[in-house]
Amino acid sequence: MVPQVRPTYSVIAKAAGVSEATVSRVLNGDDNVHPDRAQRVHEAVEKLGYRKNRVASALASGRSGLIAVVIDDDLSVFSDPFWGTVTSGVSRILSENGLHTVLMVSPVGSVDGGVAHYLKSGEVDGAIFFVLHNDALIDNLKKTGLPMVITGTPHSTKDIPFVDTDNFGGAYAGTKHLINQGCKKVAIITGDIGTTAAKQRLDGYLQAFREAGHVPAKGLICEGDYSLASGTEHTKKLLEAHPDVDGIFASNDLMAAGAITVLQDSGRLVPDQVKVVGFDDALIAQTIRPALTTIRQDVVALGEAAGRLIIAQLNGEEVQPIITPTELIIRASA
Amino acid sequence: MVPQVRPTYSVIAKAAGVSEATVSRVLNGDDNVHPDRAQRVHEAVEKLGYRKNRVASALASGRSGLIAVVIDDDLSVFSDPFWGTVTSGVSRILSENGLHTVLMVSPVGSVDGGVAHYLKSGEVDGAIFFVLHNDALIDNLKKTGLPMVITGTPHSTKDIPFVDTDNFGGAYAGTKHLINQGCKKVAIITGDIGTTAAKQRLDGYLQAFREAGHVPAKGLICEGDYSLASGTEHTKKLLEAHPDVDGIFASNDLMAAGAITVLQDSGRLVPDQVKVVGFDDALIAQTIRPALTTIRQDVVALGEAAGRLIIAQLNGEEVQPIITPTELIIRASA
DNA sequence: ACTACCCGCGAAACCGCTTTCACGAAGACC
DNA sequence: GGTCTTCGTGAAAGCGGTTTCGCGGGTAGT
Repeated sequence: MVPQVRPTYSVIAKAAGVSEATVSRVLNGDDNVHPDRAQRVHEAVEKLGYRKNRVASALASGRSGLIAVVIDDDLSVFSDPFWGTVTSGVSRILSENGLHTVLMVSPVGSVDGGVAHYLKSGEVDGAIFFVLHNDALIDNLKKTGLPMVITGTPHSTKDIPFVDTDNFGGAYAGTKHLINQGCKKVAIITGDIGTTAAKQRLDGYLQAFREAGHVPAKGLICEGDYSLASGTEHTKKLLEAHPDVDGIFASNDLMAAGAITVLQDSGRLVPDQVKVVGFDDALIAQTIRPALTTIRQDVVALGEAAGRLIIAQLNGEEVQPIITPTELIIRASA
Repeated sequence: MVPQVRPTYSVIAKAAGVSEATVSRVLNGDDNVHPDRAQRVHEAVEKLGYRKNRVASALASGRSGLIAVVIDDDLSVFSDPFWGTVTSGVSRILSENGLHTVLMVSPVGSVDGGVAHYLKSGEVDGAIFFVLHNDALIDNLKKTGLPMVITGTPHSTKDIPFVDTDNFGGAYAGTKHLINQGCKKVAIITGDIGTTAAKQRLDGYLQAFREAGHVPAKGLICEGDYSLASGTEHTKKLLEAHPDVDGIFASNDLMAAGAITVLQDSGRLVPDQVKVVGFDDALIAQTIRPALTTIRQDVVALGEAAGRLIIAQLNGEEVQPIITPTELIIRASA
């Protein structure tokens, strides 16, 4: 049984016959210590089951070993499994590197709000932002030198490192697939066009669309907002304006699901008459009938990339944005 | 502009003309301080934009202000939106109380593993467990006096505070609804019967079933495992053994979705010939056709309850388990 | 052999806050 | 008026690490 009270440097030092300073050096990987003594310290640590008190360590060194994951929103966003999965990835990478994830789910508010203060307080060594409504905060924080990573391409790049899915490439591949399957008239239902992801997916669609020699017809581009309702609504309008549409690329699976139900309600067969491709490979892609052909994002990888980018910054490395690849998953709908 | 270096007690004390001890007392709500001096301290704090260094505070007081949320699993679990939502609730309550959420998504492993050590290290003031495969760990931690809360009813209650949804009541209400709608032969597809939630839901079903004067027929109780596949599979078997089944209570929405697709594939009309009730009110309940009648859990409330239970323990209060209510959401499937 | 470095190491200051302890003043009691 | 409490307060000792500083001895250069 390990003793109740945890040993401190003082007892380790005594047991190893060295000074506390030396214990600290050994435990922090300073190699200017004679191997024999280092060995003795390691043995003492092992034997006494010593574990460093991270709080004391944080106070003395100014490094807390904590990375904040900030979701600038109230509860709603985090109920999206997407972010939970990203967080898993972040958390795994961080803990592999001896860091811990502090979760902050709350509206970030002003530059002077609680979250902002917390981030500035030096209690965390870095911050990863998920959903961001507040560019001013980032600018402000950047001045403090806090390592940061943004998930999703920021509007104003401003050399803050970010990670993102290959939205353009994914949308391009999805649209291309529709065209390859023989679709002549392919529409897109975009996400909330205020987001960069939605824009990039639209761009990917347009690229494939033009490459195929199609002319962008008015009304084939429907501005949705990622919600199921917007999927159904825009599909209805689309069918009125272009009854002969034969392919729909939806910027997420939820809207694709909405599209499919409307198509079916209108008596059209999916995929025989109209083919549908989604984006995300969410659960619903597998449960809906017909199962949805979609663009899979590697969400865990996205989180891991964010974690790695923070760690690289902590190590003083120069970092570049990371774009994670997507994959076309062919199911029944296209 | 607030100065670069953050002020410390020493400067606040000087500015207010009191000792650091008094500053500490004021800032920690010790009322044995003359109001005038307290006032002066508050003014100095305000004027200098002082914010307490939580790390130093943690070291001196032994309270870190951190609560661990432990998910004893690798990445898969957290991709379930359920846990993300619970976490949101936890996080909100904690931050309202000046605490922060440290997320640990990893297999907890042995009593001697990394997570266990971390929890024992005193770096967190409490722990909330989500998915738990390791009872031994809890027992072991209990000895350390660490405040803990388990989400979901533990198998061996052992007076560890827990929070849970009213599984029994929900299942009872769902089954009762089927019976009230005229179903004569109601089957259940249970969740993974190794979980207490699945057992409780089964018990709720049985209670309603018996109250209606029905006799438990062999084969009406199908042991699923919460997966979509188990929903489809068991429904197929069920239809073979009991082609005249007219109601299915599924222990979650995913299995209910599976059941509905199988029923439809078999040519049966839902809800006209067979009625289906799910559990959770997950997203899929709204997107599937017919929309699913289900038992809604207040997931955020569950998280909040967990947070409150931790805080109560921190305050030295005696705590009782909290069971959050469920609600029958009537849609089209029953 | 003599000064000039470098290396390994311990003493001690320090990180910023909390808390114990003791002391003086003021109020209570007889 | 003298003794006993109570109350408000500051000095100072931690909390458990990290880091600077300087010392002694060995190596190198001449």
